[in-house]
Amino acid sequence: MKTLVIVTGPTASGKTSLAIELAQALDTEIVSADSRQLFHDLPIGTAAPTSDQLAAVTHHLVGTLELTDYYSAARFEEDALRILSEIWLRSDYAVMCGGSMMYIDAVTNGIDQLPTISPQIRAEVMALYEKGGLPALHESLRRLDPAYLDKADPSNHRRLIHAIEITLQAGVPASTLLTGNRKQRPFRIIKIAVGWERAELFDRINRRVDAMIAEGFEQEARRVYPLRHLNSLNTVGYKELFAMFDGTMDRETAIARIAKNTRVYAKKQLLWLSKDPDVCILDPHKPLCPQALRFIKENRGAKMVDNS
RNA sequence: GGUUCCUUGGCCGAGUGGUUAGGCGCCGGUCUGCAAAACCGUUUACAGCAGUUCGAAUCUGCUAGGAACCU
Repeated sequence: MKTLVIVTGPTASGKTSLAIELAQALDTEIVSADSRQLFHDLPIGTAAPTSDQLAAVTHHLVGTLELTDYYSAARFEEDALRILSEIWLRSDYAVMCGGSMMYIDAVTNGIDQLPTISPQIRAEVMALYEKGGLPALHESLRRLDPAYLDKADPSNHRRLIHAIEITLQAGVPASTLLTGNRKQRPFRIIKIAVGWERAELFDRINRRVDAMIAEGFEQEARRVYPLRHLNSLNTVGYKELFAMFDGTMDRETAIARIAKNTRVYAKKQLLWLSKDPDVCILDPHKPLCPQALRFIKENRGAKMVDNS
């Protein structure tokens, strides 16, 4: 049976280099599971693998998209599974590396098949929301898919909008398509994360933000500034620098807020991890790769440690 | 020494007698198609003391700390 080794965890925890070591040790390739490193033009702000790192091990799904491209967890599932099957033609292992938890969930558990929304429907529902706000969405769902409305977070316009879009596109209530069923994968999955204590991780984040600035993050953001309204740039770091370019935030504040928002992001990732009982946690103060290899060898799907 | 003014929760900041301001941060959480997204929940203060009042962050007095001006 083939094995998928997933190196995940919060931002700045050292996933990239660990994944490379593992891929080299297992003589295989890396599939990135990072919703922003997917786009090229953003290497600094997304802490993408460096050119040296990319040269050391074959990486997939890094820098392959234009900022204007649409992408989603479902597409990731499809792309990743396809690439994995190719990697497994020549190796028993494949390494996946990234912190986009929903993407990883899509690969490990699958995601329901939903129709792709046409631009017309998308625009139509958006117009409904812009005109009528949340109440209009509620009313629409009450008519189209009351079961969804029943379970939904009534304040989360994004999800409400999407349910309406799906219903209109599919012609059946979204709630009948959102089964939540988990797919059984025909391969072994081992998830690994580095178990930094929160204070240590925050310290690493703060230092990395400074390093990004030193590497030219501002210039990188300046280059894509004209495209700032794209979803691909609705991203920690870029948002704050755009505000600085707009003149609504001074430089010092912008940098401090990048660090702050990165910490918030890391906390959300930590939350996902803490709810996943199958993640193997590595001791950050010992060599990581040997620990990971041991987990893989022992076929451990187990958990341990919590940083609460 | 004298006169006037100021003092709100981790921070900012409303509130001049009678429900919890609010924002930010912190902390916690939701999650099956934009997820580094979107959303939700907590966090209950009025410098201290003594009064007035049915009731005070809001009125009075004193104390402490701070600011401006005067001699």
